[in-house]
Amino acid sequence: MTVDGTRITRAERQAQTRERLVEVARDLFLTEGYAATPLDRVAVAAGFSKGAVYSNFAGKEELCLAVLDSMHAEQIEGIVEAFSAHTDLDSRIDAFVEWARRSVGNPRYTALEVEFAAAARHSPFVARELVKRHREMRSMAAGLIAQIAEEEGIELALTPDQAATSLLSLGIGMGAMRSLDASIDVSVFAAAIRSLVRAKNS
Amino acid sequence: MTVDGTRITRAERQAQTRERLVEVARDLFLTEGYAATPLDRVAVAAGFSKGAVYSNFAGKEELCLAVLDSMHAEQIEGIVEAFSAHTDLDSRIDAFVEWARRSVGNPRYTALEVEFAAAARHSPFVARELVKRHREMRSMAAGLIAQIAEEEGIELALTPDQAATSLLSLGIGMGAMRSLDASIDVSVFAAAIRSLVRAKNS
DNA sequence: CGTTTCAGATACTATCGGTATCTGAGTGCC
DNA sequence: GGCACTCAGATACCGATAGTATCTGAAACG
Repeated sequence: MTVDGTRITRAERQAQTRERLVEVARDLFLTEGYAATPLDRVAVAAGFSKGAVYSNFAGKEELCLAVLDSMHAEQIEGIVEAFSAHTDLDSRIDAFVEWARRSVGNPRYTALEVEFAAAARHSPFVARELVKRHREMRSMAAGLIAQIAEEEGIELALTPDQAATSLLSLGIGMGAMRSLDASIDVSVFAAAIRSLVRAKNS
Repeated sequence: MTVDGTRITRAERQAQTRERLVEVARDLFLTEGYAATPLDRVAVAAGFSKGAVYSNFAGKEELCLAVLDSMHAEQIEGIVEAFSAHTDLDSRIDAFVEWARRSVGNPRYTALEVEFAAAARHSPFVARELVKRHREMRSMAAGLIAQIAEEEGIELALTPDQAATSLLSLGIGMGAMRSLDASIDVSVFAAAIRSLVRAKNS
């Protein structure tokens, strides 16, 4: 009865199940799309049945929220890393653009965010949750921009919050378009960023 | 048998049916959302049954494409109007921003575009159709920007095509975010436009 | 060791897009 | 002007899928 090396408690087992479901769901949602991936497929691919999903999440939407959270955590990590690795503005922008190209620039990321946002518009709870996350990311970005502007002694053409909103919008919009049409030039993102973040007295 | 005042041919009748379906679908898709509106509801609201939809459109996606086309036509009209009503750059930007606030700025417009794009990602035909439309709008916008830059004698910080891509992305991204969170500041759009369209030697 | 609890399985329901088939009013031919 | 034909639209059905209700067996506990 004691919990020895191989035995694990029910709580631990459930945590593992939950984690595995999020992992598999993330993979399937990113490759196949949110609506195009039946819940059963997620469950079976993870080695469970639908019941496992419903005893770990309120429904498909909550599962997807958990997936987004796991993605956001990685994204924030990546951004902070990109900025803290350099000190001068140009290198920082370069690092940011390079990071954006790899992660957010991957249309699948944005496509999932956007598809889910559209699908969840009618669920007040999920809408609130998404707005909460967007605001967090926006204020984080605004803080970063303000900090950098101060460090570099730049006077921005837009307020930090406006700049953050613009950057997020631009990223979302380009990602959405690129998820349909991969031929859209990514370098536009870099050019637009430089243009937006440029100092007033350029 | 002759076609008198009240009598109409089958072709005319069908054209009316089609038009009415698009009209009603547009209204419902914009207010309720694409996925959230069952085909039956569109048909019944228009005074028909599902059969009418399927004998006028290949399916729900084609119906929505027709809806988007009717919206795009109005949008292009509005843009051209906004620009041709003024001659100096500032008034033109003002008019454009004001138009954008009313039409594209309405989150429902963008929400439908984006939701449909996400939903239709798996249909190669629809994806192609959407890309075609996007490219048309982008090249139209780029042409307009180039023309204005030349008329005003401005040297742009971005190429016309880059500027057009940025503007579209920004509009789509902001619309998508605002469809969830109406508190997002619209004035950012105007500020970003001025910043993007600003001349190199500002 | 018997009882309780609960993670996950199974069986079922409702909804919706799409298909197959039918019907009846308009159309053309004699 | 009657008659066969066409085809817009109606009706009945199918399959997929999110969600619910119920069940089961093993872990937790006295």
